[in-house]
Parts: sequence; C-alpha cells; structure tokens
Amino acid sequence: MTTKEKILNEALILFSEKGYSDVFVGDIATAVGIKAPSLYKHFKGKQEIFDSCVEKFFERMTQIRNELFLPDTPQSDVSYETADTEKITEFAIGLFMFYWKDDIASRFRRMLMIERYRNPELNRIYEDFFVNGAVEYEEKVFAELISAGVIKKEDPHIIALRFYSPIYYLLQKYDMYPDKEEEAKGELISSIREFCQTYKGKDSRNDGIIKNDKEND
Amino acid sequence: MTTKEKILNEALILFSEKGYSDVFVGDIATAVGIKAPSLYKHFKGKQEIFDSCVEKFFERMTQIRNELFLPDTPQSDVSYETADTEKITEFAIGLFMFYWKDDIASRFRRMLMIERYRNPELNRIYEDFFVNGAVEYEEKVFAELISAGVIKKEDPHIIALRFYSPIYYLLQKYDMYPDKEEEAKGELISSIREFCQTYKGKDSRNDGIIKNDKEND
DNA sequence: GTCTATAGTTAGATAGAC
DNA sequence: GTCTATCTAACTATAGAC
Repeated sequence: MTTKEKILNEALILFSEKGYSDVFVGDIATAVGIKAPSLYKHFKGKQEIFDSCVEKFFERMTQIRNELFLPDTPQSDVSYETADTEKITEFAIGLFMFYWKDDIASRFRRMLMIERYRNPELNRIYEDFFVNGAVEYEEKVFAELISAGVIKKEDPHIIALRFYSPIYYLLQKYDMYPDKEEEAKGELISSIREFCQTYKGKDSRNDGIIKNDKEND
Repeated sequence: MTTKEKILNEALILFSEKGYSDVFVGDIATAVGIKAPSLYKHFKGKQEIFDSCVEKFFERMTQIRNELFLPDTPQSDVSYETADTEKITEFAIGLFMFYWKDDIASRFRRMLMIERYRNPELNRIYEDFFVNGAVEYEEKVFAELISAGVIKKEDPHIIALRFYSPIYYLLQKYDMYPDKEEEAKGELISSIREFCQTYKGKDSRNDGIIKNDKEND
C-alpha cells in the first residue's frame, strides 16, 4: 500500500469515528506514521483528503452494486421465479453485512451520519445510499417479485419499507458492537422470516405456513 | 424567558445542527444576542452549557413518559382489551411526532446522532431512548397486548422490532424535512396498518379486513 | 518524500471597565 | 450582567533543510 493509500485509509477510519472537524491533520499523520507536514506532499490539504474518501466510497459502491445487486453470473438465470424465504433472507443478510462490516461502506456510512446534519451534499449522499435510495431500489425488486407471483400483490413501497426498516434499525443498534455478529444476524433472520410469512405468495396468509415455518431453525 | 434559558435554547438548536465541537461559544452568544464573554456570567464554559442541555433533555423525557406512556387519566381504564388498529396507529403517530417535532426531544436526538460515535456516554443515552430502550418498552406493551388477546401470540421482541423499526427509519428519512408532515404520516400509517394486519388478533390474518381497510384514506 | 521550525488563524476563556 | 481588550492553546498550512 502506498503512503497515499495509507493516508486515505487512516483518514476514513478517523472521520468515521469523529467526523470531519474533530479529526486533525496531525492525527491522520500519526496514524500513518509520519508527521503532519509530510501529508501536504500527497494532498493539498485536509479537505482534499476528505474529498478523496468520498470518491473512494463511490467507487466501492459502484463495484458492489455490480456484484451484489446486479449479478450477471450464471445463477441469475433462475431469476425471481424461484426466489423464496431463504433467498430473500440471504439477500437481507448480504445487504446488512455489507453496510455493517465492509471497511469502506461502514466507515463512510458512520461518517455520513455524523456529517449529514451540517452538510447538505453529504446528507443527499446518505439518503441516496442508506435511506430513500435503498428503499427505492428494493421497491423495484419487490415489484418484480410481485409480477413473478413470489410476493403478495400489495404496495411495493410499503413492502420495501417493511423489508428495509429492520435492516436499517439493526444497523444502528449493532453499529458499535461489531463482535455481536451472531446476535445481530439472529434478530435480522427472525425479522425477515416474519416479513416473508406476511408477504410471500399471491394471497397466502391463510395457507398454513404461518405456524409451521419455524421448523427452519 | 431568562437569559440563561435563552442560552440553553439556542445552544441546543446549534448542537443539534452541528454537534458539539463545531458550535462556538461566540455562535451561541450571537444567537442569544449578546457577546461571548457575557455567557461566562451564566455558565462556567461551553461544557457546562452542553451538560445543562443533557439535563434539560432528561427532564423532558421524564415528563413525557408520565404523560404519553403511563397515562393515569380516566381513559386508561379501558386498558389493552379495547386496543385496536386505530389505537395502535395513534400510539405510533404520537411517538413518531414526539421524536420528530418536540423542540427538546428532536433536537437532542439529532445531537446524539452526531455525537454518539465519539462519546460512549452519549451513545448509551441514544440507545436507551431511541434504539434498544424504545424497543424494550414496546416489547412490554406488546406482551400485555398478547395476554389480552389483541395481538397474536408471537415473540414480543420481534413484534416490537417490526413495530418500531419503520418509525425509526421514517424519523431518519424525514428529519431534514419538517414540512413534509402529511407525507410522513401517510407512510407511517400505511406501515402500521400492515403491521396490524399481520399481528392483530389471536390468528386473525384471514378475517377479511386485509383488502378493505384502505377505505380509511 | 520526510523532517523541524514557524507563520497565520481562530477558538475558549479571563480581566477589568461600565 | 454586558461590554472591549487580551491571553493562551490548538490547529492548518508553508518554508526550507536533508
């Protein structure tokens, strides 16, 4: 890793813990193992370091969207037709774990939560990736699942909201406790299981799966 | 309002917008209409102003808990037996609007969201009131509603999680848009209606209300 | 590309007049 | 209880040696 990369790496860690203004150029330098003035050979200043972190985040998100959300691997041929409780759960866990643990996404998300109230541009980014944007994306997914008959014919927006909000809540709950992975996953799985019981099938609320699905444990 | 109260009021507004370290003593003074050194006749320093805001928040929360959560008014005699979709919706809206719009609670909540990553004590307060604590309280409510037969016999923790997480998500979504009250309430009501359809009654999923409830709009 | 030394700036807080 | 003037400390950034 080059010094420039090290700087960005350490800077993002610090920004995610303290926000922009409480991180001092000297802190970043110390974390990298150099002195503050040396940073200015790599970046024009603190703001440029920050801007590069933003850029790095966008690159990572573009990358993961191609991997996780738009898989063009052979498996994608099975499409929505075969999506079931297990697949929906897998998708939820994948999304949750990425937002929670990915080095870039999780740190940048925390930084955005600190900065979004004072910086409208960062608030927009936060909303696009972690609030409205996330729900809107899932809305499209559920609209397709409804067409495929996998999910009940109800308002896709409300379905997406009820799917995503526990993920969002649990992210906040476990953000400070990266070691509680099993507990977090357990809660998420229970929540998604209930979600699937409510919404799967064309009108399958009284199809008898309500009580028996618990055997999956 | 005394100058001391004015200081606390303006300080909380600024802290909720910028967090602790980006608010300068001079900013608070200007907002109040005095000069910075004058503040020191009322408070020892910036930290004491902040601590007083914390105290004010605790007072407000104690007050509202007695009003909203533990109503000892005559109406409470009807108890959980008569709780229905409408009452649960009313409770959800009351909780949401308080967290969203109450001058003290909403500002303090925003400040906590900014500060919780760098201050463990503030993170604990945030969790107690807006994350774990909120769900734990509702867990107790739903446990009682289950006993009363109003809510289906399922894990009260998951029920509480699925009840509260949309409230929490919508709070983040509309935090910057206090004027979008009707839109926010609409989304919340749709979400809670679906919640009630899923959980109300001992096993009342196929009681025919599923499609027709939309007439309420 | 790293360092030491230092300039320039600004925030928190105090002194003392009114 | 408010002000002006001022101190001290801390941070960003630059200059210039190596």
